Amino acid sequence: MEISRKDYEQPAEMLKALGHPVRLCITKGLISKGRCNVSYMEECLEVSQSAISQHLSKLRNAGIVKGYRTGNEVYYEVISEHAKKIVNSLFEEETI
Amino acid sequence: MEISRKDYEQPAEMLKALGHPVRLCITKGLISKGRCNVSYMEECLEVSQSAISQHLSKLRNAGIVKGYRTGNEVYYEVISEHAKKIVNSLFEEETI
DNA sequence: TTGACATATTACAATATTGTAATATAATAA
DNA sequence: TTATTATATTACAATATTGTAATATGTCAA
Repeated sequence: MEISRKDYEQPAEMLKALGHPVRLCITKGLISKGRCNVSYMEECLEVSQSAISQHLSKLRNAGIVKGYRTGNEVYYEVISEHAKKIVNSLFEEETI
Repeated sequence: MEISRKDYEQPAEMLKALGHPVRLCITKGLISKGRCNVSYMEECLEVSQSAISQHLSKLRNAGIVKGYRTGNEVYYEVISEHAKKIVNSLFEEETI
């Protein structure tokens, strides 16, 4: 099967979405903890509410995370297996 | 070992470098073929010489590729194991 | 030397991304 | 209802990325 130019656009978009320290941190955190609400991310990362929300929006658009509302909080989790693999491989412990 | 905010900057930079269709394509091509010179990439991707060269510069700065001059050609290859893992995991055949 | 080829760099305009501040929406409590 | 808390969206200025065109550098052959 030939890979065409367009086949690189989706994967590139995912990498681009992960390619920001705050979004990578959010994603890694969600992978470790399973799920997490927005206020927690705010405190944890010391980034403004609006900024966090906009980063989450990019992660959502790239198909990396999904949010579930519970009461007046929204819990996010990582839904992309590719993203999980990528992030895990970047932060794997170096087992000698 | 605590992971601090700064620990996300380097990995994020690598992902960002890979997060462009042309650079992802170059990187995947180099992984498949082992090595390749710039003119070949130009023809293959139908992207201008200058653009290819600037993309290669970003990949170099991110520590993803390295170039070796041979005569008047420069051959590139992927030197980052992380990048190899990431790209391979994105394009793995779905073995059912 | 000069010319041709391969690659890199620079300059710059167009576009995209980022963060902050302000505002909007949604759910709940009083 | 109104107030409060949690999250999302919008507007906008600052900055970064992109591609094209032009120029520079490096290597080889004549």
